[in-house]
Amino acid sequence: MKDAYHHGDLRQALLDAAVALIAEHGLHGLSLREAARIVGVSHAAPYRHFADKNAMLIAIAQQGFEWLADAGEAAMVGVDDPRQRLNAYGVAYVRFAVAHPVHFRVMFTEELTGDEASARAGSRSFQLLVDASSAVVGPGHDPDLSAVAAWSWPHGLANLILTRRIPPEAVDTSEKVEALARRVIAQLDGVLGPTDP
Amino acid sequence: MKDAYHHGDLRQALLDAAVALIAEHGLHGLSLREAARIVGVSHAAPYRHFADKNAMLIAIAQQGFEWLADAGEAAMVGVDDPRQRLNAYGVAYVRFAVAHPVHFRVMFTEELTGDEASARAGSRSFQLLVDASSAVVGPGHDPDLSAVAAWSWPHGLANLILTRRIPPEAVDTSEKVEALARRVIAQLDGVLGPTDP
DNA sequence: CCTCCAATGTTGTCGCCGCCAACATACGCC
DNA sequence: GGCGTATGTTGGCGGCGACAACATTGGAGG
Repeated sequence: MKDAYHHGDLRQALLDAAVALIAEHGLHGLSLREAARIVGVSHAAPYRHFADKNAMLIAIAQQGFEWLADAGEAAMVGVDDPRQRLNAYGVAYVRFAVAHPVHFRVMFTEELTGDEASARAGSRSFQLLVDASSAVVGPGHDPDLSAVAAWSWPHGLANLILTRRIPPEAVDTSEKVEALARRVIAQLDGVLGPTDP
Repeated sequence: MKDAYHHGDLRQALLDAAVALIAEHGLHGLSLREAARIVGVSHAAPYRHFADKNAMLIAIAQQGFEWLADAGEAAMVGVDDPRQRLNAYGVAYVRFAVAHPVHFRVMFTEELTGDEASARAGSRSFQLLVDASSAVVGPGHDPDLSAVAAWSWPHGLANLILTRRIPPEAVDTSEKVEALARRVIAQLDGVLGPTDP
């Protein structure tokens, strides 16, 4: 019996329970004790796997950053045109946020930005973005600046969706999300004008 | 003596203390009891002014949305070209977020989106955005879609700055923030291409 | 096969918090 | 000038994060 005393994979079970709790009650609705209760262990058991509540959130964020980088890579395979690659990354970014709203929110939670482990977790997905945007603007341009620009719109769109500033019924399937993201790209291309009138 | 028993403006004093606490310790670091302690009243006094902790956050968000709309309006006065007006709104949006990071974060906190009072508070600033973007794309286009596109990039940029994904020293003055926002606009205009290669 | 130890889980506790109820005080209207 | 209501206080309940001390287990080395 694996569940007699030792759980087997209590750490992951706690993470799953935590994600479910956040999905249902929001970030402040997460408590280590409740997660432990769901999993069926005592209220102090989580501390054998996480130093504190923040460490648990960081673990969720790390998982999320891995998935995000995976999704970004997958979205760009087979796409050759640099602009199309960058756009594909942006679309995948928004789709990831909608598919994993809890992870996305935790990844960009103020309280644990500045944490080194969390920052390192995001470096792979960030590098993907820098590479993709550099390929568009070409050498001679600040790669970080172009990356920031290419990051801003999907990050904003994702946050607007998750905070329900976009009507939920407009993004209730991944096809709708992708279509919305692509229309935003088209709008941004047309709406923003030259900086001189 | 105004401070003998009745405070005078305890509500606003509590809001100020709450903003200071969030600025220092993050959202989860806010407690009504600590805010009451700072102001010098008992731990239950806040409940005479706010039904619960969420109501206090909503009050902060409402204040923020008012300021944001004011800033957006102010940024557009005297600007005639529709594209320039829309860009000015976007720049003002980012500047507001940097100037009032706590308010901005609370305004878009997941836990209280869906709250009707909070949603209504944001309607004025949202309407400004819809009007400004509609004027750019002209009639015949979906005004909400163009607004979403115009909202995405400043919202994303603001969030990236506040979560320190942009190096803080790159945005430590309002001039730098404005310059960054305008360069992002220029990048978006140039980097995003036609959807067909 | 056995022993022992490090990893894992439990019980108990402390202080803080959100929230409520019961009580106290003070301001303003008649 | 008295009184009612708004405002503030004290006390208390249950839940939480975190730590300490103790209990159980499984596996590595003999």
